[in-house]
Amino acid sequence: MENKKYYITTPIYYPSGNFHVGTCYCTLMADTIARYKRLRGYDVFFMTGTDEHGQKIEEKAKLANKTPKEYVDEFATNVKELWKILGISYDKYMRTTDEDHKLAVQKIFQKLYEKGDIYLGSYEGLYCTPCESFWTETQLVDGKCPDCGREVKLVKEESYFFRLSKYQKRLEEYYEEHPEFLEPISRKNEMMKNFFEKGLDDLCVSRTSIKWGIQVPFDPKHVIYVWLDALTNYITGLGYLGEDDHCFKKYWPADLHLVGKEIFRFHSIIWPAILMALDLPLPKKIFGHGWLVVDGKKISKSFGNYKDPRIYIEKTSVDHLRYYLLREVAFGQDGNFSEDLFIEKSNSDLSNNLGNLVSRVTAMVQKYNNGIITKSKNPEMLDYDKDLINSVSVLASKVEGRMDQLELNKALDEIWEVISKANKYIDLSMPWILAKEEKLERLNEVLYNLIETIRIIAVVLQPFMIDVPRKIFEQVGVEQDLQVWDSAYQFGLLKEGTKITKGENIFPRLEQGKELFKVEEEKKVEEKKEEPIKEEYITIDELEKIKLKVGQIKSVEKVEKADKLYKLSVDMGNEVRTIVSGLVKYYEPDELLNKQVVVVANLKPAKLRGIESNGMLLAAGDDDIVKLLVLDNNAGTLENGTNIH
RNA sequence: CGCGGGGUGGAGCAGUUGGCAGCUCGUCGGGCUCAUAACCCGAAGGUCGUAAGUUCGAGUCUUACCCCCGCAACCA
Repeated sequence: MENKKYYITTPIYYPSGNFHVGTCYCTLMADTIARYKRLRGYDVFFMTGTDEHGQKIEEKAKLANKTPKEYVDEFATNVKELWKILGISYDKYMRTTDEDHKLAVQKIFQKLYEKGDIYLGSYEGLYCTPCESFWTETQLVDGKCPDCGREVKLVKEESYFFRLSKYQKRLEEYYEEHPEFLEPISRKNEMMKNFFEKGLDDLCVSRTSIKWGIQVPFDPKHVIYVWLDALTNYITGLGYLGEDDHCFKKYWPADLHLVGKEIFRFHSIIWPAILMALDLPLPKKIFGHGWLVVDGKKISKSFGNYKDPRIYIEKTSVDHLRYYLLREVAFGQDGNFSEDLFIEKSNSDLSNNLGNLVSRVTAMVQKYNNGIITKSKNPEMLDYDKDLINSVSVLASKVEGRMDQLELNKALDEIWEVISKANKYIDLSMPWILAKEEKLERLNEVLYNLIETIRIIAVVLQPFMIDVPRKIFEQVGVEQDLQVWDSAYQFGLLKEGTKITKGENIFPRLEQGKELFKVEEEKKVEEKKEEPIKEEYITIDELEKIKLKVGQIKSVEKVEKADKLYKLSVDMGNEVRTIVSGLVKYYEPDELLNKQVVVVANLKPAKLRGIESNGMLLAAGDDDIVKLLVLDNNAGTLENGTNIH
């Protein structure tokens, strides 16, 4: 019994945006694995949470007129609610603003400092004072600030560093010796190529410019910067260096860190190095899963392919959403989410195949045998009987094989293969004929085989779905002891005399077409209106400072080596200015030519890709759609250079 | 030549170490009536992005090129 613990984590999410189906996927995957391990008898600890410090949160909170603490509290409450709806069975919800976490992080910092793995250095960078930004040499344009084009100074900001470089060799050796440590391999290769070949630099782990975070214990003007704060959650959440560390002793090292591919490198380089510095064992596996893209595009709030995942659950069920996400995303790869596909998959796999199977079988037992399961005294065991029974008997171990490889989608493939076989079996055995001809022995045999198949399907479905296995057990009258995982290994455990209760359809068919989710979309728009962004007022004098003028675009050319930039010459009446603008994605050159647009005339000139830009065009939009503000020339023509008030 | 992923029947995808090109959905034809207009059987449909090469044989290996998508850079 010893050594059967399993510690699994998701990343702690950063509360700077909303959660979407993609975010759900990672947590869902972890939840499914956790449920699976529990069913297999492991003592599971499943942790998820939120990463709640940093400058961005400070800004976000300010924008929402809240203190950072209020902001993250609200966010955490929201996330927990979502996880509840999704049936996420976490054992601990970790927050980096938890007191014990803060204390532990400070102790870790202290420990590493005393050990010499953290040292006070200076962040030497090229600093542009007006822009308050650091730049690397490669970012500079002609040796000057890429933002404003002014001289940059070599500035030293005091900062603590973690000796990451010291661990490069040990890390590389570790990867060599533990090929299963990083998965999938393709991501490992990508990472090695990108970072190790260039060599690791020491890591800046404190900032003096940030306030919202954990202070360096012996140097309060410094705040601990993300890495040591966020990554260490995996151990502080277990009580490492805390008052009660029995969980840490019991569960560390983690068996699996599940992370998105975008943060895979931090987890595969920085995190193991920190653990090495702390003389702690490394996690057994770090898995970088793929992303969920919506209709082939990355999920973005603004383009309408962002939706609150709750909508899908409201309109269908948790199990619909869980099934789709888990089945659609292939091992380590990106998956596609589209509403059409979601409905289609739900109807064909869930309603037609599984739901209907349960429905037709329970109906037959009801109709032909008053709802009582009877075992046949002299089973005939035809070829197709044997075939079905064999497939069902090995189903659990097949699913195990897939799960142990984290191939959740393939585990579901295995289950659905059996479901399909069961449907075929009905056509081959034709129970309605047996009933008509009163071959009751054979009829009982067939019905028993079907019910037992359904029982085992429900057992192995438990990690993936929340309500459906339970509903099936209820309908089929399966008792507790035949719901456990091990009971799926053996075909024929279901007792004679078990009473079937035909219930409602477990997966009603969904309406085809987008209408299903459309109502909610309109609601979304209303919701948006409800939260006006509170901005600080400016005075009329401040507004006066901005000089807006009419300008006409006279020429357009694309800037070399910059994907997004056009170099425009704009007629301002008394002068022609060069303005560089990132409009490539949104406008063809021809579309821009001769348009009269609104120009911010007194904007500080800036150098972009080496070209000086004098002014800025006003435009509305976001990442996906950008529209220039253009003069309405149907209402009469204005001179170039006209002031705008 | 910044890094990486991908281009396979109408759609979405599998294709392990090179050996007759598969799955799901859709379409068409048939069967069945226990069931949620469900289920079962069969058929049509692909020169596997392009070109060249290695090989007895390439979706699978090599090279060049084209296109899409992320990241990075860049959006005053």
